[in-house]
Amino acid sequence: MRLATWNVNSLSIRLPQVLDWLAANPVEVLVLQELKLTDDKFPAQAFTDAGYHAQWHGQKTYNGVALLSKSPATDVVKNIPGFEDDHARVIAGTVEGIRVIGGYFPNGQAPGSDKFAYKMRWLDALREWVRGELAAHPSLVLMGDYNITFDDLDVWDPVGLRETIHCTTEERTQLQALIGLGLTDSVRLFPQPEKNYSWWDYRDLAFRRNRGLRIDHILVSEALKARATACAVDKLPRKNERPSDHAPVVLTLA
DNA sequence: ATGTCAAACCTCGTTTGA
Repeated sequence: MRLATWNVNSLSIRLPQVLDWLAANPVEVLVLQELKLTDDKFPAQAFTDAGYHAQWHGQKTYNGVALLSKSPATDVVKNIPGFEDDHARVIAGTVEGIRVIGGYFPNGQAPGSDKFAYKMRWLDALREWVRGELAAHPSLVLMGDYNITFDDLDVWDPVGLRETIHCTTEERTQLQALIGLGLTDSVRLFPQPEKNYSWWDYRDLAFRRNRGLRIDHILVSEALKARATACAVDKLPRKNERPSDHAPVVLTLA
């Protein structure tokens, strides 16, 4: 089975591309980020017609996440339990025995900013919640737009971007703390192209020049790591007209 | 050196966030 994550940067704008992508890539699970729509505007019927069950957690203008699955999701959770948050950033559900957590991690704007402090608090809360989820669900995947690079391999200009947002030691320490729970970066389990990124700024012809970052990740528990047979970024949708700035990442399980 | 996109609204330009 295949599971995927994609930050669509407005589902209203990107719905046709998501439906086209699902038709070409009929993954069992797809989590979406940055829906940028309220719950009443979610295109549930379009996904039903495409053969997907949907769970969603949206808000006006910003953020918003969804969980699409061929089999229905159970035990659905929206946002991090016990963590007060104005933003719709997390959706979780159990699909075919796998605990699926989709997240749109805070951007953080700049080190030292209020938004950076919020990012750190949010990551603390996420980690403690995921720790419990892992204990309850050995087969678990945590995927989405993390807005954090693991290391310089994930950065097109590691010198120029040293200690800037997405690349700071503080953020990377948080990411390693998630790994420390017993999770593994699926992409790095398999050989990858050089300069393998998942996001490219809309400006400066960044995609054409491959000036990107790998900030969209699929982390798997030990039980799922044992089942993983492939994981890759699908750059094709980034070549669409009016693309999202992010490309999907797809994990294949035996 | 510069080069974008999407949404909201005191709405057809400007601001905010990414």
